[in-house]
Amino acid sequence: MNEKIVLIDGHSILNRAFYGVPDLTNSEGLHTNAIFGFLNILFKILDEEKPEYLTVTFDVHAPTFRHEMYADYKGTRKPMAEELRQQVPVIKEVLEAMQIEIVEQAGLEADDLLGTISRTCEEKGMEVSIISGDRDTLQLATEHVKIRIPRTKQGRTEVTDYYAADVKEAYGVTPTEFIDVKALMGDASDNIPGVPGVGEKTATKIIQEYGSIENAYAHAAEIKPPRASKNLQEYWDQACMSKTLATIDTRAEIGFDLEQARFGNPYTKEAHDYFQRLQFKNLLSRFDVEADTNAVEDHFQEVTDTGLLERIFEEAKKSAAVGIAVSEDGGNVLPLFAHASGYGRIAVCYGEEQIYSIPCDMDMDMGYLFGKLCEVADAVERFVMFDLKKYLPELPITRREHCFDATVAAYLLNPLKNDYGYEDVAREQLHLLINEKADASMRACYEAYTAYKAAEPLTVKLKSAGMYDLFTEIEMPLLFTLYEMEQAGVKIEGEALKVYGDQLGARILELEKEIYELAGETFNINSPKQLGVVLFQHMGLTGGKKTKTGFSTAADVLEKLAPDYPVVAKILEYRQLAKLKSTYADGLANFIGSDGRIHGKFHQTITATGRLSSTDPNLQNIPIRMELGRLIRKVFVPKEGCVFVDADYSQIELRILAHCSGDAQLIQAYREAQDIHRTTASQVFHVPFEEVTDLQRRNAKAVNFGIVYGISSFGLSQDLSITRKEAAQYIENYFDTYPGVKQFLDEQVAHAKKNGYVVTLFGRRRPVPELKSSNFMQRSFGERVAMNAPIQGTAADVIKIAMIGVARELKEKGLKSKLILQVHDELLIEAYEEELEQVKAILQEQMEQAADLQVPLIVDMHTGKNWYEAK
DNA sequence: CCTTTCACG
DNA sequence: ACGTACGTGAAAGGC
Repeated sequence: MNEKIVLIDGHSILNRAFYGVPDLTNSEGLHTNAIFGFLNILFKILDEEKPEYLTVTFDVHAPTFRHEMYADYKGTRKPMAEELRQQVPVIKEVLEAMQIEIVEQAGLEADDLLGTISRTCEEKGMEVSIISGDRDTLQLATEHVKIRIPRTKQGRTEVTDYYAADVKEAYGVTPTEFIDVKALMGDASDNIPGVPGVGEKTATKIIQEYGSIENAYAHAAEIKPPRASKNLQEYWDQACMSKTLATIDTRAEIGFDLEQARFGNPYTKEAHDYFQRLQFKNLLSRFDVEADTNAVEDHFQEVTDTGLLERIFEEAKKSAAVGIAVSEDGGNVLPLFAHASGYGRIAVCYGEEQIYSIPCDMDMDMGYLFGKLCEVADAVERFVMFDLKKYLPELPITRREHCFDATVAAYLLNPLKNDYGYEDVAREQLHLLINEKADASMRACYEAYTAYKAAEPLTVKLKSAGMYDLFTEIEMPLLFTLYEMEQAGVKIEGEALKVYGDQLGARILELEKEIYELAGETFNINSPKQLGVVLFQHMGLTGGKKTKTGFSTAADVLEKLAPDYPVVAKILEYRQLAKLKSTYADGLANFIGSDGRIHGKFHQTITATGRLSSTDPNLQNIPIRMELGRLIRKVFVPKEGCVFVDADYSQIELRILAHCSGDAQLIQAYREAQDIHRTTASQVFHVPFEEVTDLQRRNAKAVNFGIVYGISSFGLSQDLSITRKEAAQYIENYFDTYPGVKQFLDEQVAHAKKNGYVVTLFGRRRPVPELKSSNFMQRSFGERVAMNAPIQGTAADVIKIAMIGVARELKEKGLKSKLILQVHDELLIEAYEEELEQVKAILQEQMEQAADLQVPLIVDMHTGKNWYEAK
């Protein structure tokens, strides 16, 4: 294997990282997101490539960035954002600390440095990888020079690789011809004029045909679009100049010493210090060197003495606040003492110097320790834990109002994160970095300490964000309601589910045979890749669409083909049945517990908008739209002596929109209990109410949905299979009809742009960082999010309030009936037959009174002996 | 581990 | 010109 060098286009990658990674700041207030993103890409590349040599190039004194992402308008150059500018010298220092060679040379652009180094190395017989966000570098690709372009997609970094052949495949031209294409089309962000009237399409076509601008010029007379032909001749000088500008210099005079670039050990003490200062916790784990210890560790104490333990619990009870952690790792505890729960240790903290880790043993088993914790919980003012719901089975706490779940609090403060572990909270609220080397005992202490210590700053921040009431009055009480729902579970007719699955299986086998017959070959129908090849290559079907990796075989594509090709119709049916069997019939069966019930989990800290989510299994996406799928609901049954009562809000999101926007028309329509879609159709299509056709009503319904999603003409046109123009007209008519709605939606976007977040009726915040993006697509997404989140989020708030109310009323009235499921706008209760009327009254009352809106909240309710009947 | 597809509100 | 509707989770295939 040849030796390998990795060349990194420093500014370009830093730039990508800056816009791809959400804003990060260390405790000194230094922005670190670009550095963090850069290092992540660097490590990813290093892990993949394991090169012998590594060099990072920078432009010297780059006054501006010229990357296309910066050029909002043609020909303009934005100065570098201050938040980015301040990170440039830091990344250089970090790289230096990591003993990584940096090359910069006055008067030379990074491209020329990359080009020259890569040419030099290739000529020495080396393999070269160039990491750049700038597609201009594609011209450098050869058989031995690979251009790697990272894209940051939803926090993940993906790298696309281009050897010369890949450039040809992606752009239809060779890397060398790529220069000529650019010379013709120009590049506004690089101040390359190109030839007027020649865009990417035309330029590529010309170069594909003639290979170079020179040859094209020689055959100018025969060039296809007359405009291009004329302009190429008229602007020939400009084209030549453009080509010079577009050509990366691979023979620049630079002082490059390969040995200087040899890649050694980047994990130096100096680098470690930088990473610590920048608070890159995850990256720190790459260092073997000893981390500095936090002073607080001096007060960590492992407790094995029963007498001391008693004193600790007594003191804890007298404290205002305690932080608790529960851990699975009990250290050396003999399996004999292990608790059925799987936990082996707790930690308790009730002061700066009172931090105790307690492994269970013979005298202090987990049952005993949990019992003591409960006493503490009921005695103190504030009982703080992370992920409290998880531990409630072992902690039957009675004074719930004293509980504080730091995970939930951290979620409210930023619902966009993926997790809310104590390490993150310690870093963000306490500026405390957890020692990577800490053992189970110390980690438990850290967690308990963080819980104890972070409750205050979390409270302060919740209050100043106007979310403290949301936290104490909705989220914390809901936590217990969700726990009770999980405990209750839902009964499943296991036998019936199996029969259903077997029937699906039989039909799937038939379809499989028929499909193979029609296709003339056997293949894995479940593989979109294989399916695409069979349909669109072997069978030669036309009308297929693209995805990144091949042919799209999504339902909407196949549905268009189904009328013409029997095999496609069969594939669609196969897909539907395979989904039902794998995900629902077989999938659900795996979750039936020994009590014959499924105890799915409800998650409170997942969604960006405040909705719940459901896993293990997901009980919020049980089929209903198609009859065959809907039949699954027959296996969801109430226990002996019970019936199901299912209640769902009628159009809760549109009603919330009516209330929040204050639109007079919409409010009136709901107060008069009008058919809202018909009313909308009548107004939008300018027809009398009575004459609205079914199609018009359907279309109006789509418009109403679109409004809630943050409408765009493109999205609506897609949904209704109409032109964008028509969709835009519908939207315009809609906004003419409901001007208050238009104003409200505009206000949400404006608020989000100004403040960085939007707010629900109950104060819940949804940050919208996408609005700051210089990328059009991301910004548009941000606008839709800003319009949707207050509505979806308020609906989530409302049903949460209703859930708490329903659970409370059931309990207060001494009823045995239980709330068992929530599906966003729907609640399901397993009701004892003798309690049925009371249950219905409670559901109706609590759901409809959950929020006091300018329009009525209407609840539709059904009962049945299974979920199918109750909907 | 990521992508595609598809189930729900 | 850009290429999407908002919010989720699970299964399967394939790198």
